[in-house]
Amino acid sequence: MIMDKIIFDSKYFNVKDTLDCGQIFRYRPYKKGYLVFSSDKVCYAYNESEKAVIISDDKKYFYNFFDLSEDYGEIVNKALNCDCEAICQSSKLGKGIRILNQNRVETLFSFIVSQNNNIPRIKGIIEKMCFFLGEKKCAEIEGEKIEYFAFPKINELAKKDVGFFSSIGLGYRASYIERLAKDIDGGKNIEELDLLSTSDLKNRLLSIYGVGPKVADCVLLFGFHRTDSFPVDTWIEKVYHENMGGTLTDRNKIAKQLVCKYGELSGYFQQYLFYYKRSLEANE
DNA sequence: GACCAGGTGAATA
DNA sequence: TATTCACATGGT
Repeated sequence: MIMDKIIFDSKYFNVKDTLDCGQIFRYRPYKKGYLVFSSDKVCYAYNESEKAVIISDDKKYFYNFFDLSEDYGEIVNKALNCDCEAICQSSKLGKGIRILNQNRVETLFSFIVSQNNNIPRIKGIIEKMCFFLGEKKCAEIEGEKIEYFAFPKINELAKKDVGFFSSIGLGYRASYIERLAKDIDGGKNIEELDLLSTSDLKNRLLSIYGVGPKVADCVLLFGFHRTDSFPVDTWIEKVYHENMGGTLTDRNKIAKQLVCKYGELSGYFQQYLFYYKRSLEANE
């Protein structure tokens, strides 16, 4: 196994902030940074002296995963010059955040798990799914052996019933997961949805049992990289009312209003705001 | 013990 | 169409 290293300027790439802003649930602290798991792959990522470093055996995959071809300096600039003070402030704090390009099927399962749930618990549940149903893998990073579990293949998920999913803590979401695993036929039909426009794609996602507007928006943004999506959860609702002077109460309408205003920048601004509001609360 | 967490489906008016 | 409620679980 050949390990490759990506070295990237850290001005607009902070590994910790990118991982901690709630778009991904499979990562853990390791040495100078983090081990990050996606699909059946792993990388070791950290920041050190003005650089971000990513070590993996699939350079191409993680180059795309961390969205390294995108110019985040330009995006942050647009946030700094935007009419909304909260977006401006939050982009200063979160300028190192990047929107990941994650595996679509994994993102779909993960965000169904996420509904009405908190991040530590979401992480735990997904970890159990991988531990019980995922393939055991091994990698060697800087001479050290790393053992981990891949995200389960759909046919492995499809073998399990609602009782199993309940037993790993999914609660009432167990039946959503059971049905999705049995319905999507290996997951290929999910990948193919990328051909659709954002609005058609959203409607297809909404037709899945257990997927509502918020989960659909997260899958659009984190799985399909549709940055003209603005997921509105409890945190965004809070920041919208408390820091942006928003007056709407219906989450769907809030999302529509913000996408209408910020277009292709919506997803980035949403991540800055989510991270900002959560860190404000943590420091109070 | 109430309230909350990256909400959704179903019933009701 | 818009509101309201139940839903599992674990943390504060």
